[in-house]
Amino acid sequence: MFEKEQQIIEAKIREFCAQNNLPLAELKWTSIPFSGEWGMSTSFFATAASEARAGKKIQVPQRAQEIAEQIKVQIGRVDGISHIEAVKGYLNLYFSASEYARRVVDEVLASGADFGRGAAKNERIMVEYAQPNTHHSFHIGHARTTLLGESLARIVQFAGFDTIRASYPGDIGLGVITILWAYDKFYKGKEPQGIHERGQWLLKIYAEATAMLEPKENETPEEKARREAYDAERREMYRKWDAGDKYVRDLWLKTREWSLEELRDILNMMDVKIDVWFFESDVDEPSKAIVDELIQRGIAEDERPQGPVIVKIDEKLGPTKEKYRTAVILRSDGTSLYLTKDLALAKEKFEKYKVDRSIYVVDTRQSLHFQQAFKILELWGFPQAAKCYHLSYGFITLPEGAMSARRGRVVLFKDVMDEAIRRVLAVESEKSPEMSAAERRKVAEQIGLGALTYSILSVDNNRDIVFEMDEALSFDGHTGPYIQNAHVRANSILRKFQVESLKVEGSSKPDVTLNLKPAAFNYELTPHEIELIEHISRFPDAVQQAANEYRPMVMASYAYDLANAFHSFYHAAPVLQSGNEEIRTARLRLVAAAKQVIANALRLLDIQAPEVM
RNA sequence: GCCCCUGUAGCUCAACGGACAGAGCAACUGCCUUCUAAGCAGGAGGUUCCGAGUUCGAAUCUCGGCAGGGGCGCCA
Repeated sequence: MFEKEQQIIEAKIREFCAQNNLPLAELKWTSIPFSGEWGMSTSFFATAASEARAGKKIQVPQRAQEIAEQIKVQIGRVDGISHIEAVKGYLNLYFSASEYARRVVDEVLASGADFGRGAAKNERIMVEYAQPNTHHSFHIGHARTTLLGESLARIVQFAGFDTIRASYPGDIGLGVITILWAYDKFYKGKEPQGIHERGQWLLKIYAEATAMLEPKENETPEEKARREAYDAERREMYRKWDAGDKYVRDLWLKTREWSLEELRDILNMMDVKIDVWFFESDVDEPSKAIVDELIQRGIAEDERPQGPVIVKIDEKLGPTKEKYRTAVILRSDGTSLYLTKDLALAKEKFEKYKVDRSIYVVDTRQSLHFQQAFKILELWGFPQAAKCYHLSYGFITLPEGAMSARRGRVVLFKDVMDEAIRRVLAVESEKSPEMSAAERRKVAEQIGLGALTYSILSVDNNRDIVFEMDEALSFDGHTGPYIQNAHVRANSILRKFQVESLKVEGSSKPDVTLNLKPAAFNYELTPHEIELIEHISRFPDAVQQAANEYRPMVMASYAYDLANAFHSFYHAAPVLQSGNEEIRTARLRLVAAAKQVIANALRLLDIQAPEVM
């Protein structure tokens, strides 16, 4: 926002160094740690260090300070910069307060929902996430991939990438067939009504069927025989599925649809709109042709019929360390594997969807799988392989241990949501008794989901999360509701102002910002105002950082800091009550700008910004 | 045996190689006849797992340990 001033100053610094024969290192600008004012800062340690390396006998920190002081003199006065100081080797340039405040606030209000949007990058990025297995119910672990992926998609899109959202449900495999078998044999036609009830019911069948098919200790010969008979039936069913048997396929499609209905309902709840659905079953056939190509090109080795088809990745890359190992890409019986299908899928992403960057939001246990996949793509000759990225996230466990669908030990997303809404409603009836039942319900969903979403997104990608209900659904402190509350409080001021101005002027403008008068911020700003404006101005950088690092957590931290600055401001600086008309006008604009940026940040986190709570 | 991730306040987590390592929770002290107290203000809390190295400067980079988690040719 102060590019012009920065350029002028950079030119003066270069001029000074040229005059004095100083080997100026690259100029890096950062913000000044909060000091009640704001500005930008650079340091001369690197420059002094290179002097030292050239043979001058100097103490680097002292010399850096000396250079900073001399440059300060050289720069003199610059428009828009109120004063300059040289401290501890740093050169700090302070912006003139009212000018800075006005620029920031005006820009936010002019850009609105687009404030912080990056310039188009002419690169297409596909984010693959929300890939639960079908025939199961959606649990809290699935929520992590979904929320991380959706937030990341929103961030990179807003940062300027052409973005495609993709989901890749695992709709086939022995686990799916197990459910199909048990349903067909024991439960056909007994399914409950209700999308979620039915989805959860499938999960129960899975747990039961798995127990039936697992060898038990001390099992009797009859039990063993029955178990083996069941297992044979299950495998026969898989064979029939593979052969395209109509009965099995119909049964599979019908039950798959039940899962997808549940999934769609949950995605809808999370405001997630997937652009492209890839099903594992769809890439099964094409993947086999790819294996032939890789064999022909000498990348893969065919050990059939004794062994599978493999790629000796480490060997292909040269005599390095044992890192990528050997990957199996086709079973000896010719059936495809997870990796086979991911290769086929990648090819489709590159060729059909023209994807430049491909992000996979999948848990960390699949790290080796993706490293192998990306290396094979590279060997295969896809330059896009370099921009494939496995966003590996730590998995969510329970205090009593890992979740296990097979054992039926899972925390279902729907159950957490129901509990969240119950808890918010309990708080709401106490805090906002005047709210209508319908509105209260809607707000409860926004706040409950906001709490859960924030608790997941505020943790960095690669960390594990131990899921505890009380923690995930906390409404105090470093939480989603804290940020939502800042938005509500800002809105509350603006709404009150609007009511006032409607009374006074008889205006009927629906958009409150249209009633705001311009403001010069030409008064002595308080530290709270300064800090709030400072945070607002950082939003575009936070967007770019979160996008470049593929880390929604960066945005989560930013949103909290911004809300925190707003709450402090709110408490310390009267707006409507301010006696001074100029200050009142300026602060109203600042509140409107803060509300806007909080909403923009929450949107990138896939969290709703309620008007009341 | 090999590969990846993690180790920071009592707990959960932050911190482009840069200024004094910061938040929340828990515990403690104040603040609601005021624009919403889901809030604000305050103090207290640290050998950044250990040891070397690189650097003017290391929680951050390199190497070596220790501890926890995950993974390693026909599961996904």
